[in-house]
Amino acid sequence: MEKVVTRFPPSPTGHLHIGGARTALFNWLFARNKKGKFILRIEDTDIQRSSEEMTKSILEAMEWLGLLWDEGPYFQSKRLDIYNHHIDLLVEQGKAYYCKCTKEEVEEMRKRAREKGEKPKYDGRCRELGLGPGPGRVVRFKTPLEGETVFNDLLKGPIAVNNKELDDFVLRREDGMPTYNLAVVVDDATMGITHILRGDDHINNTPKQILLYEALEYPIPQFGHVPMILGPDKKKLSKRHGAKSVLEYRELGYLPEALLNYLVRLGWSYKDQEIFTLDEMIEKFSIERLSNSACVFDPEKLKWVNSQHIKKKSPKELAIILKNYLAKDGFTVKDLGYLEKIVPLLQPRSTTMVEMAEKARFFVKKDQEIEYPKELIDKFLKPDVVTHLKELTNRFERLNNFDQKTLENVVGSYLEQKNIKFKLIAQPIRICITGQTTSPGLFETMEVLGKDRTVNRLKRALSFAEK
RNA sequence: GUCCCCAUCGUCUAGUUCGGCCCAGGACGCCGGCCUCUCACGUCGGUAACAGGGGUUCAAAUCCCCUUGGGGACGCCA
Repeated sequence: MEKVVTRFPPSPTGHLHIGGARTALFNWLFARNKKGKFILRIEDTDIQRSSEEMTKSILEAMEWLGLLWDEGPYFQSKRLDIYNHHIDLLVEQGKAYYCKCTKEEVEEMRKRAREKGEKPKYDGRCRELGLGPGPGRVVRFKTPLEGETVFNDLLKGPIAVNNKELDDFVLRREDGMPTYNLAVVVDDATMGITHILRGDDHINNTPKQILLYEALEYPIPQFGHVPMILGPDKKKLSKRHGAKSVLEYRELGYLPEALLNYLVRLGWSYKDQEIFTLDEMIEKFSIERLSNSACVFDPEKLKWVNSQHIKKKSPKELAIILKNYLAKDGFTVKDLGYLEKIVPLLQPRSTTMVEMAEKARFFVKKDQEIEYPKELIDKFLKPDVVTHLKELTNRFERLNNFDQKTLENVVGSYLEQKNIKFKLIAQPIRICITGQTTSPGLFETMEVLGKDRTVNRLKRALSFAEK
């Protein structure tokens, strides 16, 4: 069987956003699943709007996501000769022609067509004029006047479009640059793309492109049009909806595999499974299980998926990631081993890495940097409590083992001895060692902090209470 | 306006290929219980849908048609 070759062709006119990432993911997954090839191609024929900065941003996002390509990135702006060659060929063969109409004239045609209740189209007035090249002239494709163009969509089944619906679209612009439809076809054909998975807003382009494949006598690839992602108002997802770029999600503390997991489930399913590792996604992905209706992006579920992946990931890996997020907040931690001990306590409590970094602060702060708001001291460190905590601190100080079990025993026997409830001293201790009212379990927190920090912080907090 | 695509809980979806196992299952969210040193996690339970109308059939969420609704495309953007 023929080897599968897929591609992702972003245009560098903006950052890689959620929709694009999902399209890339589907193509990547399909290629990996079929042991095929995945190509990255930058569609920068619109020189006005394309920028190198966006190209860099897109590549960075792809790399961060782990959607690595086997070939490329190719740049359309570096392949102009190839496009021109194809366009000239079409003109020579009478399959395309030069058109002298101005943009204004074409606009007028469309306006009139619309007024007549027809589809706005170029009317083909230069079609048989036999014009040659010249300033201000474009090259248009001679779209068949009759018949229909049919293709079998991988998701939607047979789609037929009457050629009358199409007009003689532009292949080469006034400035000599090829248009999208020409460039994609030439690229996909010459790069040997076998399967094209893209948003279903491209369905209308497909017949035009098929006509070009036929005119150029290239084999036609398989097309699969995946439903679009909609905003909460069910309109096409856009910046207005707060549609964020992939890189923004990184800033917000999402794990790449979690983003990918959420995205793959948006329009694809595998029975009742919600959480997938990358390998599972590759193994289980199939075009047949893609859905064919548009879906709404749900940030709440993304959060949940992220929290699930945070729970799943090894503390060792998370420690490295956490270190970077802490650094962004100005906390430089050199001891990865310490972070690795902190992480397991924070995993069940963090939805994002940003959240984890926030919760990790009191662990990594120096003892003297812990702040104790007056209200907390007044509320929790009443004189009788202070007496208990002082005694407990003494007992802690004498310990050789500072593990959870030992601490539990020490505190347990103290409670029994004094006949008091744990509730009486739990929050006060927490305040002393963390400076806050919420934290992971007390004993595990103390163990991770270690004896020195725990005792120092207790003493320091108690000294504030006595003032 | 014209053409194209789509249609199961608020949202993501299973079920539709080969109609019966579905008075529709899972997940997010939300509500309540349990767990509990705080916050979470976890766990148990609840909430909520086959857009409407016609057919076909012994039997339809599943097949057909219509209506309605939603989305998309109509660029010398991609």
